[in-house]
Amino acid sequence: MPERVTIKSIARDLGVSHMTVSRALSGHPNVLKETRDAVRKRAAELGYVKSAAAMAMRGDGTGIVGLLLPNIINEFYARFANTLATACDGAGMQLIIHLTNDDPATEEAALDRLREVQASSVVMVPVPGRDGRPTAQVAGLRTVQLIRQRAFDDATGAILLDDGPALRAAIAHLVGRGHSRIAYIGADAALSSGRSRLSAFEKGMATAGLPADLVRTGAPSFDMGRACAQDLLTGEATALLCGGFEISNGALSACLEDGGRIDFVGYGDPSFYAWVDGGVTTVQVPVEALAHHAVQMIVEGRTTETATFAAELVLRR
Amino acid sequence: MPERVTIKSIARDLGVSHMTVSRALSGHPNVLKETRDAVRKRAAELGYVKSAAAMAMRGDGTGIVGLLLPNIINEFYARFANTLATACDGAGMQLIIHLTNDDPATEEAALDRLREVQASSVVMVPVPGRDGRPTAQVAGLRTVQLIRQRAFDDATGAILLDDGPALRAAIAHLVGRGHSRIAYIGADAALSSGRSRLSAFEKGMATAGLPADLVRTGAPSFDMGRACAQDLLTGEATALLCGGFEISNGALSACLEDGGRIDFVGYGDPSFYAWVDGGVTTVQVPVEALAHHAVQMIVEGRTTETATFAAELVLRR
DNA sequence: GTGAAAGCGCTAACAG
DNA sequence: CTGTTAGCGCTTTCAC
Repeated sequence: MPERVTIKSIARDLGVSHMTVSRALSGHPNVLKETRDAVRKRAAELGYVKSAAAMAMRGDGTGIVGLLLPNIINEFYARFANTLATACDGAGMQLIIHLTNDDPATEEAALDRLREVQASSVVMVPVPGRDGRPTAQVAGLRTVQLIRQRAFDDATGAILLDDGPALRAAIAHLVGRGHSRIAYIGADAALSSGRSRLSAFEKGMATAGLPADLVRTGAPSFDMGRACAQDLLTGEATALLCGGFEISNGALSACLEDGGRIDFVGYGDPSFYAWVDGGVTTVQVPVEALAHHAVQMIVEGRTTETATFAAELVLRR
Repeated sequence: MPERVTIKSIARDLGVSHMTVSRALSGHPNVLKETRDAVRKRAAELGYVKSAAAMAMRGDGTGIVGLLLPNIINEFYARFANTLATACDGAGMQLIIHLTNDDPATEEAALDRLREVQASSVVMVPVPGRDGRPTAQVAGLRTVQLIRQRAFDDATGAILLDDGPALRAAIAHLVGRGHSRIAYIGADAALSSGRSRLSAFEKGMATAGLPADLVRTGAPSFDMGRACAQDLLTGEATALLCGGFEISNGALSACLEDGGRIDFVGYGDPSFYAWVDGGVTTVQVPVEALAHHAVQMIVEGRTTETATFAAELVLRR
């Protein structure tokens, strides 16, 4: 295999010292213009790229951003990653993606790998059920928590959702359409987001003078949402509100197969919600805004702040 | 900030040489069990992780896999990335994702960045229109081309689709349903995949004794598919066949808004195709199989082979 | 304007 | 069983 092209190999090739090459390439003033041009020309010919490893070892930062997501198939996560990746490219950074599948051990391993490569920052959707665990693995990693927030993890930044108003608006919408038996499927209390959304649902129902008794919670996933919806469809519920991205897709699949007989309000807004069944009413989350804010926090080093974005009910059909 | 934990700092802390620490941590036999345990204990307490930069500089390989995709929102790409990321984690590698948006300059920049970090391998969906360009940027990068293949780039591996039979089956299916005015939207000739799919369409139509005159090609994108479909919907076409993932989604959105009056066969099989409009007939691609094969090629170093996977027509509704 | 030395973290190759 | 040296590619510091 052809020897790696380094400043030294270029220097040898040109009969100068490797320092001259270094200076020429980094635009240092103290280099004869002739020399500089010759060096640059040769470097381009040889396809020289500076070793990121060497730079990292010198402590110059890696420009690597880590992204930990449960998965990347759900369109919310995909859109977030898409925007983040594009913005990172624009800012001269690279994105390493790890999928946690909401599994604690996987998350821990991923964080370790990111520490190995000295990632400058990490954006992560924390997995459920690790509240209170000392964030040993996070030591030395500037992290931003996305959507969910771990308790007792206040040294890290967070980008959260204010979806209470939208969820309550969803209930008001369903009540306005004559429903009184409104069901809810959401994440369980292991997740900060699960707790707050459930509480919003309960408040909304109380305001409407309705009982919040048709509730299903658990670890949020497509299958969980689908199973709970199938279960609810056999009962007395006439409307269904979802409190999670994956749950919403799973529940919707069940409702569509059921023939759309139940009034459905989803969570998140994958593009096909606009086309399906004449349009699905849903709690829309400003994904791109979240992602852009994440990039800002990263490049400006403000990774200890907490930002909150409002979700919005989108009526369709 | 707290000093970085290195084998040297641990060595100082324990009053031994850094080599003893190195050996203890890497399980070298020649270390007193006592010493080894003490070192490992201290390293764990301190949260030591070995510097990937140092390893890379020694030439031990980075375990970094690059993935270049047009975007990651389209479910085909998302599923591919999801499977690849999971498999990489399992194989102790990390995935760096770059989105090219099908733009040549972006692709070139991404490849340079991956060379900087000395990525062990790169899986890429080549951007259109760079045939024949010397692959200077690819020098020293073991790459696998996905779905599309660049001409004159035969030193790299490839994972391709054999979708001709499925496309011809789609035509037979539509003909069987009484259609004679069948339209096609696909990528233009700047893409190997565009050329082969169009040719499959033409062959299929010829076999059926029908003219292949309702054809639209161009740079494949959601908007392109949507615009072409809207255009075709105003004409005499009674059925529409798509030859691209993004195109298919765009065209489908137009057809759904049109009320589903045209017979539609999509390309790729995002999960919602099963729910929409009673189920969308489509050319299904074995994404997971492609991704697993990519991982195999990478870990086994067989990055110059070409593999082909068959697409399959899935009838729905 | 150019060069030589040192050091970032790690391990292979030699001493002991 | 343990320690010392050298070198991976790069820039900063100090000569010349």
